[in-house]
Amino acid sequence: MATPTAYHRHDHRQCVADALSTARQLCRQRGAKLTRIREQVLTEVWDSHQPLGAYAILERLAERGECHPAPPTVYRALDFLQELGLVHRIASLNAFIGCDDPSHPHQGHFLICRHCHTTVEVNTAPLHQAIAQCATQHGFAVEAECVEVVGCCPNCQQREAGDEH
Amino acid sequence: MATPTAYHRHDHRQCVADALSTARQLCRQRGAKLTRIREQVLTEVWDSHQPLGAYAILERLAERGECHPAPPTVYRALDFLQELGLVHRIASLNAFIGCDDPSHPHQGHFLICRHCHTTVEVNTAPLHQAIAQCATQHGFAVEAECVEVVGCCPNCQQREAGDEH
DNA sequence: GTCAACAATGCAATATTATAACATTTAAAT
DNA sequence: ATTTAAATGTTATAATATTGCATTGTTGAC
Repeated sequence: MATPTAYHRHDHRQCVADALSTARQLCRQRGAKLTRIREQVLTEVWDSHQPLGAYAILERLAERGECHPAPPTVYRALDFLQELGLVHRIASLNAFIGCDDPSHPHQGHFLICRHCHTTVEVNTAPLHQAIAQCATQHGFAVEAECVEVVGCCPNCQQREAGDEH
Repeated sequence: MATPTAYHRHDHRQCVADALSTARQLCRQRGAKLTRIREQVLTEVWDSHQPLGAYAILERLAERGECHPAPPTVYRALDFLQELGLVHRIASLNAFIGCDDPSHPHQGHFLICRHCHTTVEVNTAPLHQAIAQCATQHGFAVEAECVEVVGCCPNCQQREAGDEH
């Protein structure tokens, strides 16, 4: 029984709306302020549903005409959202993506499609355990995990298979 | 029985020399040319024994006075070395580090100390398996793995423990 | 050996990503 | 209302990486 992911068709507007609603709730709980610009940045991130660079966010905001922020404004909003776990930064892409489940702070592990850039956050216990075990063996105290697996998503595999004939 | 790693004292000159000799051999095998600049870049990377940014490499080369390369020269050398598996790029640091074992091409997994920046390449089967399993579950075909664990190395943990009194 | 072809490097300019420093505005608390 | 702290605006710049083209060096065919 598969859980729906970014690979599946879904009502994306609803998906963005849900993310925003979750974010508002989380900010209320934590006494953090989800200001206009922060909300707008989070919206762009979710709207793309793909890793989005800071300058891409900036451009999209400008295109919507609602604000014309300078880079520091966007980066500050992203910092805020990251601290709350609402977005993750993907180091290998210099990009940001919304987090499905910000309820408990965590580092995301990602499957990134080289072709369509669709990126899925996974959080499997065996992976955590394997990292923990490896760290322990080296006497290393883990503070943050960055796991970014690049490859080909199911949809693109199918597309490629279809192309060969 | 612990394998010696970057955490342990070792004869670093020998360590660099070994890396160079391995590189020469690998290039001979593959019919690739380890030119002067490529060898110099590889030497700097190994000499630091820590992740080193492209511009840091550039500066060090200039300091030695043997050449004053522009950025593209360094990046091209790094590209070459990466393709042969002689160095790995660490995305979360925008930096490069020598590979212990370039004999078979692979992606490194790293334990990166936040304090002293000592970085150890690990390559444990369970970690690979966990990633493979997770990818399979999502129908995702893995092409490259980027695993960068940030934390505190044994030496720095000891140092910190000593500081508390 | 000479020449053609290709690989590697030099070099200048510029793109992309990210931050520093300081001014201004907004919101909150007293 | 006034003070304070937080957030944002603004300008400049740092840090990382690439493009495009000229030049040099190496290799192999003849």
